[in-house]
Amino acid sequence: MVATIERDRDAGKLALAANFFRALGDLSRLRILYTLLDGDKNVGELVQLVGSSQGRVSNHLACLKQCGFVDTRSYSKYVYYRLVDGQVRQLLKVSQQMIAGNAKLIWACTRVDAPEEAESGE
Amino acid sequence: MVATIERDRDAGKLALAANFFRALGDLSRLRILYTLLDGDKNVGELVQLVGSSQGRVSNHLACLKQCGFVDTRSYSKYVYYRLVDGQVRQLLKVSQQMIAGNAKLIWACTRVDAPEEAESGE
DNA sequence: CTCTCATATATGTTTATGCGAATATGAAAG
DNA sequence: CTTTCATATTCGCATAAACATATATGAGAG
Repeated sequence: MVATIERDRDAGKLALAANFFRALGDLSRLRILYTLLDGDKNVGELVQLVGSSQGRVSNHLACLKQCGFVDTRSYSKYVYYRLVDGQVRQLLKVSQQMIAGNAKLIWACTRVDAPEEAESGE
Repeated sequence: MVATIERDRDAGKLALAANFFRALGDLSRLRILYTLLDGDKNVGELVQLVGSSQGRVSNHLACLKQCGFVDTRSYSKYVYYRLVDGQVRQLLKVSQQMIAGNAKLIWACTRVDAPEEAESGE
């Protein structure tokens, strides 16, 4: 009952958090973020470094920008993307610790409903 | 940082991280985690508290358990789920700070490709 | 003004995944 | 052994989201 009240109150926050984590739950976007740890990059550079198409990278960048993970700066005809420092790095670091400790577990957690394909030798 | 080298080396880690965050990027699972902050709960209790079906909750719990967010303890014929302390709470806390600072942004970031349906009432 | 390069956006398709509903498993009780 | 209750698992479906491709926009250069 106690939790019931708080659950109701935090309903909005929880939905936000879900979106927030979902934005991080994509390999392409994670690649971009990690690449940007190295320093600012323009779209063309990112396209090369992460190995996705230009359109795709641009879309992911838009997502990351909207979510506040990165911001932009224009120089000549290039648009440079930059990591919004501090918290992003902190978050990635904390998560890396957990991930390191549960690597084999997380691999098996690709999706919720995974009836078939239990596992093989691999 | 020489991210280029590390990026290559961290290829596996990145995929792990993506799975990790994806597990958190779901409202139902987040509800479960937050409910468990209040203390251990068995499946039946969680079903009531989070308001999903038994099967669904069970599935999400399996996911969270595999990813190392929770573990289980059996008592009589009930199965109690418990938050794996420390890092989980820490992670949620860090993320909450970022979320609080970018709430309006994140709302717009529901998905990467969102051409249609700019917005309606809210 | 026109051309070009860098970036952004739109479209159609495919895959991933959350859900409801039905069913299976497993333990405790009678 | 059979029943019952708590939990786990499976199936089909609907939708979100990622991708490839094509195209539009916008700033500089000629």
